[in-house]
Amino acid sequence: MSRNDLASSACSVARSIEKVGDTWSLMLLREFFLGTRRFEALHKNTSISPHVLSGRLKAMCEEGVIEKRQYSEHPPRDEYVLTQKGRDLWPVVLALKAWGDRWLDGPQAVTLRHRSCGQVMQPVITCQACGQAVTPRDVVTEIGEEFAGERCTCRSEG
Amino acid sequence: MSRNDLASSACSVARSIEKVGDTWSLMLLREFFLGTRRFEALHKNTSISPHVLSGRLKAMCEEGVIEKRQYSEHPPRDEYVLTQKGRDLWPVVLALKAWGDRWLDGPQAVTLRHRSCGQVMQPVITCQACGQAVTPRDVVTEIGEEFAGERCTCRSEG
DNA sequence: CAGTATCCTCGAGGATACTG
DNA sequence: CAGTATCCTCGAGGATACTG
Repeated sequence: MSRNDLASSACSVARSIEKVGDTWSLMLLREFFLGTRRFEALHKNTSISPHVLSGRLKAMCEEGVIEKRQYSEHPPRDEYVLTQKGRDLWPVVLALKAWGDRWLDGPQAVTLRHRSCGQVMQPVITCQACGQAVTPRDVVTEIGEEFAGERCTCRSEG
Repeated sequence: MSRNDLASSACSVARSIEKVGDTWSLMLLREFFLGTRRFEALHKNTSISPHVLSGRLKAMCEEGVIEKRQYSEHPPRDEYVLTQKGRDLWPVVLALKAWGDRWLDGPQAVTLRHRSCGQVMQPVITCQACGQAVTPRDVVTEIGEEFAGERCTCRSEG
């Protein structure tokens, strides 16, 4: 399988990975959520080479995750801002941050403070229906019958 | 910058990306959360070639995200299961799924049902401190003073 | 500044065969 | 089954110079 084949997968996780599950897209998403908008700043903060950065921004525009916005007419200058589709990727970046903070050594340069309650924010996943906190064990994974046949489910008990 | 340089980044998002932010690790995490444990099944369900799969499993073991567990003595057979460190990556996979379900076309093969309330689960991010739902706009990003100087923050107003 | 143009490297990953 | 061994391709990305 090559990366591109993921686009046609029945699994929405795989399709998401194909769109934004690469190193540079994730790094750029982090930057956008930190408020960075301009080419030079994106280049400096991520160390992505101009060539690669240019291509990645173009791809993310085509996917509708970001859009160009002109902020100067003379000379014409564009910056890049997240769309709603892009802002909806916040949980992905946030989850990566929370995991790194907990499990990986190193400085924690960024702290998130919840504006309304004033506390440092730690994300908790809850169920939209009932409001309870949810862990993997609290959830039943239901695979549509039309897809179950495609999957190899061999496994031991326990 | 190359991918490996991310490991020494001051940003825990970058460090997480270096560890698990590649296509095949994310695909394998999806499989593990679906309950797949054995080499052959991982191979069939992800289409990752045996060579690459072998290397990736080894790397994930070294990072402590999964561990080998012997399930048969004659012949000796191993399967791979998530550690706590690995299970803590659930929010990442879940966030990718939720985003794909909302924004990408295609079948939604998997449904998550919250065991205790019986409803189909949609994840909501809440603040651990106060319990309120949180969006990017509700959060203030505080960059440690010792890191602020490293960042290029040029931007327009508004 | 915000990019484009060129050239090149190199290693991840694909394909296939093989083994205890 | 659960991998290892080999060989090869190819394109992502690095480096650098250039431009409106």
